[in-house]
Amino acid sequence: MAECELRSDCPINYVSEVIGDKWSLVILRDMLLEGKTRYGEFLASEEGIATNILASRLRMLEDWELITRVPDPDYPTKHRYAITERGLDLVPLFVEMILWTAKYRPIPDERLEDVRRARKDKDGLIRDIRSQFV
Amino acid sequence: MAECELRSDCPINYVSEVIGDKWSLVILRDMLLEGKTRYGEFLASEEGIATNILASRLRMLEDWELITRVPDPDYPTKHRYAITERGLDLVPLFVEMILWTAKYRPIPDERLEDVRRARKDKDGLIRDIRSQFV
DNA sequence: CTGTATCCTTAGGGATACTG
DNA sequence: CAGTATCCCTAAGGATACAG
Repeated sequence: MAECELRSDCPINYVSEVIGDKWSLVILRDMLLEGKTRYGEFLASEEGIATNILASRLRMLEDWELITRVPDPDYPTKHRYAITERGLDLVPLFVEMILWTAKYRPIPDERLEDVRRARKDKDGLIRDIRSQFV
Repeated sequence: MAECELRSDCPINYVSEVIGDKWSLVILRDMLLEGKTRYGEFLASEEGIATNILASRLRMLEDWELITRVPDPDYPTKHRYAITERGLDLVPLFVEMILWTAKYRPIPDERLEDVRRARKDKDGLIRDIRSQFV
């Protein structure tokens, strides 16, 4: 794993170094919340990531063992990206992010149900999201 | 507030745009977890932020209304930085970050008690951290 | 469709000197 | 002490073309 030259041993700093950039979070969101698994799907996200950046970030996320490349069940010559256990453990973080934003900004319709659920039954929501990947 | 040209309305993307960089999280950690309030204190953190970057990030965090400049209680000509309510609402996120890291890496002694507490009584820990700033 | 490669511009950021 | 200002370099990243 990419464990090279961290700025410090602080756990917050660690998170910052692993997902503290302007694209990793968006890619992970696509996987965890949108169920995306393929390069083209990530590329199509409305934030508009460039192809070279996407490739670079996918490799970084793989290095950090948050995602992994798996053979494509449909096309034997191709592959897809899958979330790892380590990546799945970020779900509570994502839920808190959604709740934080929801407190201060209007939330798009696709996420409204998540917000409602998170407020009522946070652990249940986390479990449900996780369960989609087992 | 800095609400300019977001890449999308997605709540995850919003968090990414607000604190998704390599320094904001570290500065907020210094305030929330270390109780730092002054420029020189942030500058002294072991991650070694440069003076120009620190000044720039403090201004950004102010723009996002996560922190605010307040008159220094000790020296009337000077000031300090204080966390806002909006910033305080990030505490649950910080707790999840610590828990996530703790699952995969050794945690420095200063944070061990936080991890223990978070596992046992997450809401209590969040309340305790918040209560230091009222 | 899944990427690489290249070009080019801007932003990030380290080092250091300087100011009120 | 609390920043600004400057210099300079590297990394980030957008655009686009190309390849398997």
